[in-house]
This record gives sequence, C-alpha cells and structure tokens, in this order.
Amino acid sequence: MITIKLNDGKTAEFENSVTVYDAVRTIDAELTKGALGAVVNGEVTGLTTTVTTDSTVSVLTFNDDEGKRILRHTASHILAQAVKRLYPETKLAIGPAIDNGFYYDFDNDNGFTAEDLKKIEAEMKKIVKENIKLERFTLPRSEAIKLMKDMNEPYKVELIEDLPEDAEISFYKQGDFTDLCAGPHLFSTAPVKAFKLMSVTGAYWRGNENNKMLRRIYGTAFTNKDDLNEYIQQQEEARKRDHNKLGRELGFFTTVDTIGQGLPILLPKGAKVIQLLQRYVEDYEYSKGWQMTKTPLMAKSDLYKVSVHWDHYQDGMIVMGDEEKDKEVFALRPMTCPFQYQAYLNKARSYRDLPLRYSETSTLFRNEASGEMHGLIRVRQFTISEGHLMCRPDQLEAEFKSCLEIAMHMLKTVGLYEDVSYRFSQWDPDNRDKYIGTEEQWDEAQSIMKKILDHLEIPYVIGIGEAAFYGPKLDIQIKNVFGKEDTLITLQIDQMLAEKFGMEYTDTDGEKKNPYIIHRTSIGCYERTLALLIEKYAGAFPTWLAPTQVQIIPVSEKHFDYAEKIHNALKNSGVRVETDWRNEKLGYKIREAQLEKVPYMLILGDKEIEENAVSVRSRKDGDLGSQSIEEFIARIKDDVDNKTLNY
RNA sequence: GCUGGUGUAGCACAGUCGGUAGUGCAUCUCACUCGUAAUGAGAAGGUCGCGUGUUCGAUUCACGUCACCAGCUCCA
Repeated sequence: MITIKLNDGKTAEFENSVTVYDAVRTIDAELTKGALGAVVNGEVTGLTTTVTTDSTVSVLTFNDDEGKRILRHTASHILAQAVKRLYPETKLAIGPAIDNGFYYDFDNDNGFTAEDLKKIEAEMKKIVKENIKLERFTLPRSEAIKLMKDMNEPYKVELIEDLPEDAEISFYKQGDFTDLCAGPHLFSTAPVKAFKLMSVTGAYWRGNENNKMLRRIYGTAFTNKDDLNEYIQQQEEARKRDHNKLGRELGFFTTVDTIGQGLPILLPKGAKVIQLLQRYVEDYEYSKGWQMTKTPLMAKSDLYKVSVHWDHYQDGMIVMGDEEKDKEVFALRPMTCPFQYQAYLNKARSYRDLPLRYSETSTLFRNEASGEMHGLIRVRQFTISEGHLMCRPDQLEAEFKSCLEIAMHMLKTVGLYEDVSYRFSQWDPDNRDKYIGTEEQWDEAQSIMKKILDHLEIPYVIGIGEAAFYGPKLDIQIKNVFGKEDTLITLQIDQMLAEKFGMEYTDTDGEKKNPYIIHRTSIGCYERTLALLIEKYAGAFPTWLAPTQVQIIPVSEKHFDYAEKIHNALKNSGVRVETDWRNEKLGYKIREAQLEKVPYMLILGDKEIEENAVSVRSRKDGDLGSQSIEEFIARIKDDVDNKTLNY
C-alpha cells in the first residue's frame, strides 16, 4: 500500500501504484477541475504520471506558472504536429514554453507565410478537437537515435547525442506525432481551448549565428477564449506605449534616412527631458564626491591597443582610416574607460588619493550590426552618465555599494525602480577568447562581487557569458513594451585594466599597487532611459520631467494681454510654459494640450482677469477651479522640488 | 549580419489587375471672439523611399539599394 497526501492535508491509500490523476480524483474530485499538471514531492509532472511510493501531491492549474507552461508546451507540440501534417518535409528543432506563450523552431526551406499560419491554426484546432491522448515513453540512447533517424529528424538526433550518457530519453506521442521531449505535458490535446499564432521569425539553430537559420513560429495559448482575447488586448494596449511610435508621434525624436541607422534626431521635447535628467545626475554625482572630466570623443588606435579594445572590441568600433595606408588611424570611442584612466595617470597617486571618482557625461559610438538598432533603445551614438572609480581593496565594497545606491536613487527618482531586475553577469570559462585575465583573477573578482551582492541582498539572477571582457558586472535590467529585456544600468568590477595601463598608487608600505576600478553608470544612457520613460508614462511625464509643464490657453484674443502677463510670471519663476496664441475655440485648444500630455493647462478669460487669478486644468484630474498665480506657482514648485511621480 | 514584413502629402491610411494619385487630421487664408477634449468655408501640399532594368508608358512588374518594424544573434 502507498499513501498519497494532497497539499491540503487529505490523504488516501492505494495499491502499489496509481496515476496522479486517479489519486487526486479519488481523494477530492473537485481538484481535478482545470488541472493541467501536478507537483509530486516537489517535482513538476504530468497528470498521467504513475506514483509508486508514498507521495505528497498538489495540482497545477492555469493559475500556476508551471501550469501555464505545461499547457503551452503541449500547445507547441500541437503546432509541430499541425506543421508536420501540412508540410511533412519540415524538420523539427525545439519547441519550449516561454513567458507569455510558446514557440517551435522548424527547418523549412520555403518558410511560412501569414496564409500558412492561418492554415496551421486551422489544423491545430482540428488536433485539439480530436482530443488526442499524449503518451510518454522512454528509450535507450541508441534506440532513441535510431527512432529519430528513421523519422528523418536530424536536429533531434543531434539533441540526443548531446545528452549525458546516463540521461533518460523520453518521448511524447500524440496520435500520428512523436517528439523527443522531457515534458511534462497535458494528458490530452483537448484543454488547449484558446490559442493564437502570433508571428513567424528567424532563429539560429542552438542560438548560434554560425548555424542555419530556422523558422520560428511564436504563439500563445490559454484555457479559454476570454483570457486569450484579454491577453491580445493587453498586448495592443502595451504597444500603444511603444516609445518608437509614441516618441515620434509626440515629437520627442525622429530619424532621417540620409543620416543613417541608429542615429536619431532628438527633437526639442526629447532634448529637454535629457537635459533635465543630465543636470540632475551631474549635480547629484557631484554631491556624492564625483569629479567631472571631459575627455576626447576619439583617439588614435594606440590607445585602444593598450586597453585591449583593439583586439576584443574592434568590430564594435567606428574606425577612421586604414592601418595599412594611413599614418594615423583614429577610432571614435566606444567607452570612456581608457580616456579617464589617462586622467588618473596625470600624476603619481598615493593611497590617500583613493578613492578617486571620475564621472563624465560621455557620448559614445558603437558600430552595432545593422539589424540591432531599435528606436532610442539601441543606437550607434549615445550619451551615458559614465564613471570610473579607482580604489584600494579595502574600499571596494563600500564604494561599490555607494555606486549602487546612486543608481537606485536615480531609478527611484525617475520612477523605474519597481520595473528593474538584477543580473550578475559572469564570464564563460568555456569561451576564454572573449576575456582577458586568468581563471584565478576571474574567480577572485566574481567572488568579491558575489560577496558584495549577497551582503547587500540584491536579488539577482546569474548570466553566464554576459560579463565584460575585463570583469564581472551587475546589470540592472528592464523590459520594454514588447517584453524584450535590455540593460539600463551597469556596475562592473575590473582588476585587469589598471595593470594594462600602468595605473598605480603608493600604498602605506611604500609599495606600488594597482587600484581596483569600478566602471559604473548612474542612470545608463540617456537615450535608452528616455525611451523607457516614454513607455513607462505613455508620454505623460511627471511635472518635474515634462518638456512643457504648463500650457496657457487664452479664451479669446481679447485675453492675450493677460495671458502674456501670466506667461512671463511663470517663465520668470522657472516654469516651462507655452501659450497657445492661436485663434481657436477653447475646447479645441484644451484637446490639443491634453493630447500633448502637458501636466497643467491654465484657462484665462474675463473671469480670471476680473479675479486676478488663473483657472487650472490638470491633465489627470480635469478642471481644478481657479486660484492665484502665486498658489499655482507654489504647486508646480512643490512637484518639481519633490520630484513627484504623479502622472 | 541573418529571417520575415513594411515604405503613397507633416501624420494615419485608401488606390492604380501598368496609362504619373485620393480621404481624414495637421498646415495656410478668411469668417466666427468663443468657458474646460475637435466652429465653418476655401486654398496649398506628393518625381508613390532611392536606383537600374523590362515596357510605347512604371507609383504598380523584376532586380538592387536605403530606411523603418518584429524576431534571432549581439549589446548600454
């Protein structure tokens, strides 16, 4: 006899073995409703798994992340089955569940058109309706390979060959379709009630650009149509915030064919927001003991050879000239490090000089691959709040912490603090060519950073192979409206470049030593930050960051004199004010200002002139009634001084 | 760089199965002098992304190229 215990405490006994589903149904049939999978003794499994020992079982539904994954993983198999039915020559690669859905990679020389997707969806509907049972079976390695060879699935053969010798090789079979898969899966295709194929794109086999590019079909799946429709609607709503659309519509930036890719024009509104951020960051950094440098935007190749960028980063640099032909070859700088190091080298340093904190609002140039550019998020020229901090080993933790605190402060101030995640980016020991330094140096730098991060209780994930070539990083990550993650802020520990540059300090014992260097940014690059702020606020910036804070709307031409008086009063108080001098109806001008997302409108007519007041309309709350100009100015100043994030 | 898609007036989009193009908003002019999300009338605005080819004729077809979009790879 075995005892099965549900997580709510109810138990039952069974002979020798029982499937998870039967056990749950026997103990509490209600729980089988909406069940997609289960957790048995802490392990996620399918409902048809057989249990042979005393076990604790809980049921997974669509409300559980793992439940969603099971449904969507099966949906990806249904997709593959439909594709094989319609296009039998197609080869299968991989098809996992992902955050908001699933995908499957296919090798199909003809690709898939939008029409094909419709056909595939129709076939998938049939498969769901057929209510096909999924059966799991395992095979010894050689038989598994033989099966996949017989089925003419070379990618699957390759996958099996790469599995460890002792791995259990499992397959899932659903009717006329069998796939190599670790599972778990649904017991049948029927619960995949609502799904949609979203797009077809290219993806390299095994994520390696030297491999063949496969066709990836993305889709999503839910247990009912309402949830699917809600999700699609949410996606559409999110896309309305897309900075690349909204930022252009609202006049923050534009691009011009003849200038080139990744080289956006920041229009007055975008430039204003960046100026406000930049001033704030520079002043704040200064208050925290950082000194500003201004270093050249380009240098001879000699500098980059010292910094090893010439060997490790040349593809990413804009190089002017040809070393074969030209006496001097220049390159635009892709980062500020080697330039600020020259400031350090300007004189002999003592342990008393450290920590030395150099900041710079630094314009950088990177020759990104042509397909990488994206609005303001990924560009070829950008300006970053860059900084390098040279310190002694005993200062490293406190200084790293203070750099992190500045970054956190900035995230809170602009309102992105809740939206970020942390990645501890480490080197990849299996890919030595990408990095300089020894294994011991990497172990040391990474263990120092780990200690600091653990000590500060930073909830990070580890990114293998994401480190800079000279050291590990703490990357502060953020997702855009499409769910794509980018690095917003980075803090790096570098114990290699100081030696390359001959940067030293004389320690208390009279010995010359290399300082540790922290590479860091406090708000990341301004273009990217602007993009994410546009998406965060849907263009409706908090008052302290709004390009225009107040729009004055005279009721008619009769009120222009008074409008001018108020305009000047606001302007003299440092408020960013515009007046709509056009001869238009009041309602029209309000609508325009509202669509421009100006935080405050002031309506000025006979009534206000008589009362010597202003009527305030808030973008968010509508008509706020009238008040004196002094009161209104105080209100704006309060928003600005407190960096209120009300929007 | 790769896969797929897109490119028609400032913006959003029609359209031409090959005979040089429209609608709405915006712009300009005139009238209205207006009270919290669009007043009315008129005018102007486009070598249909760029180049080459096919053709009597190309915005439409083909090829190339540039830019934009999504994804992959890469990265702040």
